[in-house]
Amino acid sequence: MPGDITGGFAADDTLFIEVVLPLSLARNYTYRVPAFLNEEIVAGKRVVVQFGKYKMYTALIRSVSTRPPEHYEAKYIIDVVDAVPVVNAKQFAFWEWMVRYYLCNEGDVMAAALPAGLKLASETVLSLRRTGDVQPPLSSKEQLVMEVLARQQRMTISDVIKLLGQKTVYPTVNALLQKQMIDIAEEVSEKYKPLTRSFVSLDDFYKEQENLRQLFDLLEKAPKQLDALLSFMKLSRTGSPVAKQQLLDDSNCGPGAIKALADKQVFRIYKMPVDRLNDDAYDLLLHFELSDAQQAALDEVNAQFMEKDVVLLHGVTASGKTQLYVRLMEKALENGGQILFLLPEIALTTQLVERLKNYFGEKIGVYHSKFNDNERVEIWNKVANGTYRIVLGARSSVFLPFRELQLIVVDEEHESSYKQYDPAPRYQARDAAIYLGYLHGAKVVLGSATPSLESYYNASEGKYGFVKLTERFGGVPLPEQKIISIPEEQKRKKMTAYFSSVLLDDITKAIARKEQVILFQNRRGYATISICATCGYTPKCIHCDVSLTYHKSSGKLHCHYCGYYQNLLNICPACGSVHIEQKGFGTERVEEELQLLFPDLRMARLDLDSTRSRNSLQQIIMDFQERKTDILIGTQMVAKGLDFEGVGLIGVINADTLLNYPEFRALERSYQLLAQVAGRSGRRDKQGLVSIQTYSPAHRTLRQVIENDYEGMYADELAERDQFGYPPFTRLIQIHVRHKDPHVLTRGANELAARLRKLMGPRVLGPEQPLVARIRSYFIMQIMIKADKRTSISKVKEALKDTLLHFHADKDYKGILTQIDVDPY
DNA sequence: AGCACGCCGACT
DNA sequence: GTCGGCGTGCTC
Repeated sequence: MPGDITGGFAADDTLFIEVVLPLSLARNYTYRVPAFLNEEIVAGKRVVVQFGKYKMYTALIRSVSTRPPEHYEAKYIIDVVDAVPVVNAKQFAFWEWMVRYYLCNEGDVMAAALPAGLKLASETVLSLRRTGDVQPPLSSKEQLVMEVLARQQRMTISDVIKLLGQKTVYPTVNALLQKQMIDIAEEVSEKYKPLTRSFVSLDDFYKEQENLRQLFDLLEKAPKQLDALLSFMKLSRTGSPVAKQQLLDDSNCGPGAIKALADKQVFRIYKMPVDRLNDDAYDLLLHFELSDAQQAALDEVNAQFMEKDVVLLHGVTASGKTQLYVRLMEKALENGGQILFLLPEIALTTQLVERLKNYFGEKIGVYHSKFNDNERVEIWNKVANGTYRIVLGARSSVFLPFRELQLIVVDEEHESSYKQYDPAPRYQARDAAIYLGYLHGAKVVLGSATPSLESYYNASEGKYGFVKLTERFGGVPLPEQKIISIPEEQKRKKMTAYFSSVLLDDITKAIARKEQVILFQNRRGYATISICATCGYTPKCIHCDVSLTYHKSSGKLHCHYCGYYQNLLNICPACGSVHIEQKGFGTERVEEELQLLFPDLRMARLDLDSTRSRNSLQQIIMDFQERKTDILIGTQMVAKGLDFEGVGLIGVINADTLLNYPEFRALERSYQLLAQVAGRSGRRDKQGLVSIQTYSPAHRTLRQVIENDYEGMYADELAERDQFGYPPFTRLIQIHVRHKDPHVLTRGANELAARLRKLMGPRVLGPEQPLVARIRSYFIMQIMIKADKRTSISKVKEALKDTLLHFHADKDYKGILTQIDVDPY
């Protein structure tokens, strides 16, 4: 295995290293090591290499050999960045698995795995060359660049692109280079910069009691300085270094007093790197006893771990799975292992994280996409050096440099956000975590109130252990759930906008009881589409095959796929009519209509649009928690991992958009989502209420939701999957085929499908048009491979890789782009 | 990814 | 004619 093995080579050997570049390249590249760097070469360290004509990248040493490449001259590496490897052998093994399983490149994995702060790329920097010679004639663009350069000394290529407002700037830059007006250089800079703060310490001289006493006498006439000294003495008693800022906050002295003491050689001021991460001291606050049911479940999990590496914990909402996790984590900690606790992205900003942080103190680190680059590097380092024994993280935390994982918890394992769709590696973090657990010899718990069909199936087949926790912790009653028939209400003329009289009544009562309300609407934006009442025209995105959505906050029509937006139409461009209507509705519209009905209530929205920034999500949640908001209107996000004490009613505005989604998992997802939403209501002593509005009140899945009949849903769905050949009875591999010209695309996709069919027969389906047939000016078709249990999936993958290789080499189909998505759900 | 090379349309 | 646009291929 490649890894931490140094040596094995003679000192005067010429070393060649295979490196991974953080780019989507089909293979790794070989570089040559200058002899003076030989001793520093270890797999997993970063090196700086030139790749292509100018560009420098950080590459990772993958393996070392003494054999020169046969068909080309290897370039020399420029430098070795690290003193110790940043990627360990287990990580490389994990990457290799990802490459094999998800049919991606190692560079894709590297790009996803390393925090941006550890991936350096060079920038081409232009600078003036001072020659003083006669100026050669310059084009207007060249002049423009020279003028700016004269003013600000240096420019990067992207500065030039911005300045000239065009993409092709190399001709201009090269011309200036030729005319000897400028120099260019590639600059690689370490992006990660430790944060430093000033600290204060006492000079050794005053560590003698006698000297110190004299000092106090001496400062009699300088009360500010005396104050500073006294504060310092007090702060330093804790034994930790005293920050200058801390001293300023704690005493009444100004910076002048500290400087005066420093000048007198009493204080020493020094800079030291500090943590960016929240380093407040945590108390061990959370002490708890497990209920009998929890204790029994815990014992059962431990018993199952004797035989199985993976256990599915099916615990109804509010059954206290978290306490079970905590016990399991404590045990793993005692054994000296590390723990990975995976959560869906959204759940990471909530109370669970705070509670665990309180409980485990500074052994715990949190990792998700809203941390900045520097913070992520610090977490990476703390996982590598073992400071963090527990990591609470979103899907990308499977890439952290764990040394000895002993336990992996995948909470809410059914969550679709564990799947990364774009870009490659298109991986399922839950599945990847299971392999990661295998590599480390760690145990894996999958927890959910509504397990994914696959996991439940694996458990029932005996592949995973299975433990069920049916009792709600503390005897919290299940909410009352009811279905409201929209057609029925319409018949009786009892619908006001999107709200039935029943739901409005429920809201009024809940508010009267001083409870809060959550309304769930599975769509963001204000109105789904604008439609011309005269001719039926709807404005569409110019790059994608979708209707634009009106967003009230911006007052514009937006495309959810590419971000394109345009002004609202007043006049129909097709027929000139001014009768433009807004059809369909989203969270914004629900909020507005509801505000009209309840002008006194305070409302907030929780969706992707209202939570783009790092803190807004937390702010909205906090406000709701502190009851500054009465009604929270949200998309899927409200269903996930949020616990609110005060919520008495959860309303689902329209369940049909979920049920009718054209995908084989629609009903499973609907059940999970609605059950999860219901779980948000009624904590502690109160029974909550869930009201679901729908056009199809007799739908079997809705029945199953209100009867809490997970097993019934499982049985029905499993039968359908069996009948139509879907997972878990088959494995799916989806191939996305893209081209700007729809005809070229159709021809190419048909040919590719035909070639695959020649190898795999009827397992190959399509090509067909996806729901959205064009995104970002590219037309899309997809081909699906459905491999049943008897088919060797690795052979299918081999054949697929091979076929694609030949297909792309074929001149007739050049320019056609393909993507592979293994387990695309 | 990002850069060079080569082919094609629009403007001096 | 040439400049600048874009498509295609290669990078150890």
